[in-house]
This record gives sequence, structure tokens and C-alpha cells, in this order.
Amino acid sequence: MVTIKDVAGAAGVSIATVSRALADPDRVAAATRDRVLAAADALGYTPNRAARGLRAGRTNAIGLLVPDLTNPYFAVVARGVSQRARSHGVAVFVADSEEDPAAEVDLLRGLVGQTDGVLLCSPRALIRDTDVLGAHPAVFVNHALDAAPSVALDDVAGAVAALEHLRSLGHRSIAYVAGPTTSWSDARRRDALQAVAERHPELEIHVLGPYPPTVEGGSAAAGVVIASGATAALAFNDTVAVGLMRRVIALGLRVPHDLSVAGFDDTYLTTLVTPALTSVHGDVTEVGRRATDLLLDRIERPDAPGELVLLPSWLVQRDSTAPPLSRLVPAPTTSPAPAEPTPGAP
Amino acid sequence: MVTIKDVAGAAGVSIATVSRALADPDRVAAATRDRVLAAADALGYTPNRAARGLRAGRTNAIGLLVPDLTNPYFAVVARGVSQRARSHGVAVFVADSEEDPAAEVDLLRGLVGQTDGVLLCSPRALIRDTDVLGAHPAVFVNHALDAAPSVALDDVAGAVAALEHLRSLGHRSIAYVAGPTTSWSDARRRDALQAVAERHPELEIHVLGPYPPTVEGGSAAAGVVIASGATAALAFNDTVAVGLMRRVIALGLRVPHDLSVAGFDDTYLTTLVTPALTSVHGDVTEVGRRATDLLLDRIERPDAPGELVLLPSWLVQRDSTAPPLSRLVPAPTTSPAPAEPTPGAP
DNA sequence: CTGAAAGCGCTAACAC
DNA sequence: GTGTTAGCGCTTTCAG
Repeated sequence: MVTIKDVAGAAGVSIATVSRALADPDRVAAATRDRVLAAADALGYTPNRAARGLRAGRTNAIGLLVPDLTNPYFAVVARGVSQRARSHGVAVFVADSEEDPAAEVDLLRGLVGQTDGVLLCSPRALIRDTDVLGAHPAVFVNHALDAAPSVALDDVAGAVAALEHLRSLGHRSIAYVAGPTTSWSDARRRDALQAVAERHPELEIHVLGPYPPTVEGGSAAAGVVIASGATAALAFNDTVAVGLMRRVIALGLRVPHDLSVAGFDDTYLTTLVTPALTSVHGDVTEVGRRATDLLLDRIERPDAPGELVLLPSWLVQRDSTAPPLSRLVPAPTTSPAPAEPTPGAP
Repeated sequence: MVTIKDVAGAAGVSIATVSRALADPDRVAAATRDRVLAAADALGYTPNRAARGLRAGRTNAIGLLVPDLTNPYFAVVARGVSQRARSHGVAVFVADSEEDPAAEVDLLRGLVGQTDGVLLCSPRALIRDTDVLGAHPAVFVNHALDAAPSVALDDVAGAVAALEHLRSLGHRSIAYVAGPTTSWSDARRRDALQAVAERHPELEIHVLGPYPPTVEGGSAAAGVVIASGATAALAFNDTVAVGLMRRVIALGLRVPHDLSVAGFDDTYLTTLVTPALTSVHGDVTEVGRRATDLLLDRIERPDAPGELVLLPSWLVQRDSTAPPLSRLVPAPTTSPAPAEPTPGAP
């Protein structure tokens, strides 16, 4: 390993001068600076971040904790985080709890010790436990906690839009396939659905679950959704929606004719499946970027007030939602008038 | 931050004793050890990894470089890496190059400086450049380079199996939708297909591409595949296969009747799409785990000889492959002994 | 069995 | 403008 000493020796200066030449080139004479930089370059010198961090009380790294890296949603968040972190010169530790709350706490504990701050994405464990987080800078994604900074998609608006969409199609009995009990987003959505239902007494909302936020979770919910008598289902996320849809189809029903299905997150899965999935869209990469910004800011100014940043979300209508079978005339839709799909034979 | 000094103070011992009590409990008196551990626990002490690493000349972290974290394949590799790394107490830096070779080199450079070793997954850049890697321990995934240790799925076997499967179904004109030019796996597969084609003179293989290893890449290939006259297509990976399939269907053709489609990697996408995708399966989580093992070993013993670990892969038949339209009688599928199919119309 | 002390690579006072 | 030096938190001789 080539250290600052080697460079100093090669350039014939002291290590302090090397350090300065690299950190603040204006504070050394031009000739010296050039000599130092040339030497550093020739030797392929890279400052040891651990040593630098030790001195500065910084690690120049942040941690990202997600419940499931194979879920496209979190992969995209991670991408946003990587982008922003890279442009700020900080590295990203990624930890995948695989939906296990206990593992989440363990991983968080590890992350805290070796990062300047942590990004907690859709935490499944109850993180009230300040013992593990302490005063460590943290930003939550899809989870608001006390005065901690948070970033989330405004899924309340999305949930309302989805429900209104289904209502306008003529659905009156709608199932919500809930995600993990500890999910903040899930709770928010349930409240939002409740509020809409109160505004429209003719609507009947069946909250079903909780189910695991996976394809399997969606499949598992199919029977219960059908038994509920709902003509449309809104699922916790796209992954669940896809699992639900596939199982419903496997059971011999048709989507959207027998059951309309909509998801959340608008991941790229939506356009891969048949029928294409109606979903609540948001800019997920941006969620990752904003969360990173907030975290880096928090690291600089630990006493800054926490805020909840809500990014817009809206519904993207595709082929998995349509009027219920009983209605022959489609309800009036405002602008993007979708052509009424003629129910063809299979 | 609670340091070793705090613990030493609380336990009424020196910092050296604390260090020993934690690292090698047998070397301190039982009573002292208990007192130290109790104090450490009470204070919530976690050793600072940067400091520890500085002393040991180690960072206790490894780097993982992938071309696309949103591809389920790499997400699963990352999961395997996380699992194994966690059980060895090393942290994982994840870097996503977003399929950009230049970014890849940059990210690699950054990773080298702050890790004990690097896992290079399906590198798109030419890494011969030892300037950037130097003597840094590295393990390749899906890429063999000189004497470096490597882990890959035996996709040659998989490619052969896929091609034989299509041949036994009666296909004679088969397209291969190639991935990135610099992909090692892609080159291996092309060679394997070539070898099979030479064994079976009646087979015509159209190598098409390169195309980006994404859904869009697959869609873009659809026209060319159809124009090639092939009755079956093998795609670089599932993502490409899915893009191809959807576009082909959107163009009004039927899969598998007008075109059979098969992919590689057997990601969870295969069972989400309609028809379910035939794909070459391998244990991808295990790839990540084995690669991590190899890397940790390499870090311990830098002079150990490199080896290429090939994990088995095999074909999983689903609904996206079937005899070509021209054949009315399906070829026998049970025994792997394909009866010579009656030649169909071109 | 335990403490004192050196030193990992680096930065930031503080001299000169 | 540049060198000297202390010390970040930790492990590891070396004494006792």
C-alpha cells in the first residue's frame, strides 16, 4: 500500500505538504504542488479513507437498509441513492434484511458503527428503539418517525386516485390487500381508503391481510379476495398485485373482467405482465436521491429540524382495471378515455 | 460515540484489557472479563471498524460492482454476497454502474481504495487494465480473467440444453439475441451454440445483436428476430427474453406458436409473464455466496492460485417454447432421446 | 494476568 | 510556505 509518506519521500517534502497539496492546492507553492501531484500520480497514491475518516471523525460512507433488494422498488431506490452518493464522494453500504425485522435491527447496529448516517427504507422493525440508532444521523424512506427527516411518495394521493378510479369505473366493493403490519405506508393507505369510503357511502372496502409483500403474498391472498365478493382489488405493491393477478387467472377468472387489480409503485413489472397492471406511480429514483440529500445535510447539520418530504404520486391506468362485469356501459372517464375493451373469448 | 476508553473507564481497567476481553476472552481473568463485557454492553459499545482496520491494515469491507442492480439476477447475486459477508462480519459496498463501462472503471477505482477486495460482476469494461485493480484481491463473477478466481454458472451446459430442447421440438432455424459485446458469458454461449450447430448440420443459428441486456433491448430485437425467419429465439437473459416476447406479441404474433422464446438466468420474471418463460436455471444466490467465499479466501491468502468455479445450470421448460407451427405432432418430450423429427416446411 | 506505549495513515494546529 | 507534532480508536508487543 502506498501511503502519504511514500509520496512525501518521492517529492522530497513533508507529509503535511502532501496532505495540503491534495486537499487545498492553493495553500502550497505552485512548484511544490506540481512535484507532489506528479509523485502521487506516479506512485498511484490514493488516500486511505479509513485513516482520513478516523482523524475527521467521519467515515465518508452511508448505510442503506432495505427489506428486499430483489423488489424492483428498492433496487430503484438504491440506484437513486448510489447516484447521489457517488456525486458527493461518499460510499454506500447496502444491507438487505430479507424482510426479517430481527435481521434488520442487527444490520442497523452494524451500519451505525461504520457510517456517518443511515437511510432506513420501509423499516419493518419498530425503530423507536433509540438504543440502536442513538444520535446517529438517519433518514427514513416511506416511514415518518418523530422529528426524523423522511422521504416518501404521497401515496395517500395515489391511494385516493386509485380508489376514485375504481369507483368511477363502477366498482362498489373493493378489496385492499394489505402489506406488513408495521409498514407506515400501509397504515397511511388504509386511512386514506377509509376516508374516501366515508365520503362515498356506497363504497364497501374490505381490508384483507396482512400478507407478505411478495409475489407469494399476492397469490396467497387470491382466495380471500375472491371470497370477499369484491370486484376490484388494490394491492400493497406491484409485486403483490402481480401474484394476486396470476393466481386469480390460474383459478379460471379473468382480469380485469371478473376482478380488476391495481398495485402501487409502478415498477417495471407492470408492463411485463398480461394484462398490464394499473399502478400508482412515483419517481422512485428521485426518492432515493432526495433521501440521500437529506441525509448528507443531516450529517452536516445534526440539529436541523426533521421534515417529511412528500413526492407526488399519481395513477397510471393500464389494462388490469375495467368496469365490473355487471356494468355494460363504462362510467364516464375524464380525459384519457380508454377504449372499452371488448371481452373476447380466451 | 462510545470508545474503548469509555468502557475501560467504566470497568476500571486499561484499554488493552478491554481490547483483549473482546477479542480473546480467554486471555483475561473471568471476573475482569465479566466486568468489561458488562460495561461494554451497558454503554452500547461497538468497536470502530475504521480504527480497527487502520491498525490491522484491513477495512473489513468488500466491494460489489454490478452493471444493473434493478436486474433481478444481480439483485439475487447481491443477496448471496450480503448473506455470506454478514456471517463473516464484513460489510459490503455496492456500486451500480448502470451498464456504463466508464462509470464501472470509476467506481472500481473508488472501491479499491476502501475495501479489502472486490467482486466484479459481469464487468462490461475491459478490466485487463491492472493499473486500476493492481494487486487488489478480486474475484470475477461471470467473467474469467487470467489467473483471477472466478465464479460462473455453467451456461455452456445451459445453452446446449436449451438448443437441444428447441431442436428436439423440431426447430431448425434458431435466433440467439446477443448481449453486450464485452460480456464473457455471451461469448461462451455463442461458442457453445456454434459447437452444437456443427454437430447438427440441419440447424441454422442466427446470432443477432448485440442488444442492451434490458427489456428495451429485447423489444428492439423483435423485428430482426422475426425477419430472420427463425422459429425460436434464445435471448441473452430473461429480461431481454421478456422484452422480446412482449414486443412479438404486440406485433400480433403468438408465443410459442409463431415464435418460441427462451431466456437465461431463470429469474422470478419467468413465471410472472404470459406465457411463462422457458429459461436456463442456476442457483444465483449460491453464485454470490461462493464468490464471496473465494474473495475472503483470496484476501487471507493473496497468492492462492485462481480457479474458475462453475456451478451447474440446466433448462427449465415452461410455456414459451413449443414445436413450430408447421409441426402438427409434438415431438416426444419425456425421454431426452429426441426422435428425429419429420422435417417440416421451411 | 494486566498496564504502558508504540504506531497504523492521515489531518490540523502550531511553529518556524 | 513548509515542517513538526499530536492524536483520532484500536491492536499488539513488551514489561511488569
